[in-house]
Amino acid sequence: MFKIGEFSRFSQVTVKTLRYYDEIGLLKPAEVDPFTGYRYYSASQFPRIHRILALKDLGLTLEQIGDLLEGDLTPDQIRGILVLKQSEIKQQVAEEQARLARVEQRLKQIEQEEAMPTQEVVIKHVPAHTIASVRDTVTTAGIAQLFGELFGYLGQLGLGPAGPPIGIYYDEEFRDGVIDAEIAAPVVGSVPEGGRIKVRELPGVNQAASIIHEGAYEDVGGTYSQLLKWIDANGYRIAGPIREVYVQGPEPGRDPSDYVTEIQFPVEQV
Amino acid sequence: MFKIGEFSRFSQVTVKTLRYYDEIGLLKPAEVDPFTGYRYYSASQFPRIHRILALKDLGLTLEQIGDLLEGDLTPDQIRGILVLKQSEIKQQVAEEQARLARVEQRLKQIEQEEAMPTQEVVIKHVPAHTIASVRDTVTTAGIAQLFGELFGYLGQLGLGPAGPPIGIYYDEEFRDGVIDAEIAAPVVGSVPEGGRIKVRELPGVNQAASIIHEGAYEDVGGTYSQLLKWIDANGYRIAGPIREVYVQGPEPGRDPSDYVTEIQFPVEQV
DNA sequence: TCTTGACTCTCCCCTTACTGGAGGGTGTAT
DNA sequence: ATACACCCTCCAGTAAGGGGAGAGTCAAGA
Repeated sequence: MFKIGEFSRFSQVTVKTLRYYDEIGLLKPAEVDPFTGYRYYSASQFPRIHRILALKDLGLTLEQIGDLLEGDLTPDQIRGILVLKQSEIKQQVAEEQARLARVEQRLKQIEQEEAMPTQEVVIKHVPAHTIASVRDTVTTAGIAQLFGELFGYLGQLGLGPAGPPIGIYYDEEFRDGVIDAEIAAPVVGSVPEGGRIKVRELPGVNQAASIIHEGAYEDVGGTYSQLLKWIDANGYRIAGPIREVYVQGPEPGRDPSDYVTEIQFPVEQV
Repeated sequence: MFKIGEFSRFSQVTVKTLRYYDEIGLLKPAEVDPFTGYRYYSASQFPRIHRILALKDLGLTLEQIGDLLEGDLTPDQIRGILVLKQSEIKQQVAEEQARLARVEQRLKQIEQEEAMPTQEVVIKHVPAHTIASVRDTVTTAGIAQLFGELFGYLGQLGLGPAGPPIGIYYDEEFRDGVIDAEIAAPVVGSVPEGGRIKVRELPGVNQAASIIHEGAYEDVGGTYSQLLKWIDANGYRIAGPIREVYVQGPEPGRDPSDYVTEIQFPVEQV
């Protein structure tokens, strides 16, 4: 019989941990003195703590280890746990490697620019929305008119938007002057269509590389190029029309430097 | 101004998380209604939550993100954090890959044997000990005599061992019949040497592949081969003399099937 | 004006696998 | 008798929130 300290030394497990394993029922001491509460372990418990360590090394949780050691599991269930764990680890590795790439890219960026950029790229999931929208091929100035058309229509119906307006830009290449643009507003419930205004489900995007642009639209170029550089450096590829979310757009009395726009590029891994 | 739900939808961060960030001071709402406690966020806080997400993606802790966003850090400190994080991730990846190899090896083993083996291999660190020991080249039967010699000597001095006895086996190849063996007992304090009994520091082992053998010594072969297979399959190489720790060894009235022996192979990564 | 339903608030407990510490009891050697 | 190492239980805390209870608030329709 070993006192907890000895058993701890031989098994290379801290006393605290042994007490914890006792508490959760993973490894109960062979004997407990009913008067002093002292725990006494037997040498025959040595293999068990050893197995616990080995299974922990595989990344199993203590609960899984407990089940496994109790023999409650068929070999097929054990295989199942391990296969699951295997895919978990693979995913983990892939994730960490992507993270590593991002960190390295960031370091390179710092070296080049001697500072942290103020805007950051995030991969996010964009959920689907019901939108009312108008689409046309217009000049840059025409965009404002599309806005007017859309909000005029919604205003007539007495509807406010259920979220910030969204611009969707379908051009693969920028042609001089004209843009294939769709201006949309999220709506709730059933809204009638009318004239050039269509109502439809805007599909979600699984992976969108997203960056925030602060300030007037004229300065959007730098933000775009930052996003494009990031997409390139992190091994993504553009996979759909670009969206802009006008979180805070033009309104009477608002300074353009206060505008907030989110730029979203649907992407996929190369 | 957005209520927390709207801000949550636009930023893709749960309400719970936003409240938590408020609590820890990472992102305080632009305004809080003093009567109702309602949080109101402004569009200009959008970039900040976006940056938080981006930095979280790099694996930074919320505390580091907070420091970073407060501008409390010089560019050099930021670089430091990132470099540190980089090496952390690299280590992580390496660890996970080793774990993956272990899981895969385990799966292969299950496929071959249709069952979980009852003994498991663990890589552990073995700390240094002060030992009294006797070393000689003997036959298998001579081992018992070395035990007798060592414990006879310690008994004379009125000393009990400070832990289970250890056997150290120096042969690289097994030669027929004779073994270069050292039998040792951990001791505390200063113990005099005498006759063939030496007292010295047994160095620790950084990485020892360890397995538990239960039962009589005659059956130790299978356990040895399991350990050797594991070492091979997991990309290690033997790097020193083998040790056996007699956690529970022969004693009057004890059945050999109750013996517990830990076998330790010092190893290094290939 | 009232009601309904959606939204928000705070507060508390839960998660994993432990670690640290306070306060108090036990065992053994001198 | 006393020192000292060892052991006990209980409480609090970790990172980053999630779940839910119970109560208050907001906006729209009747």
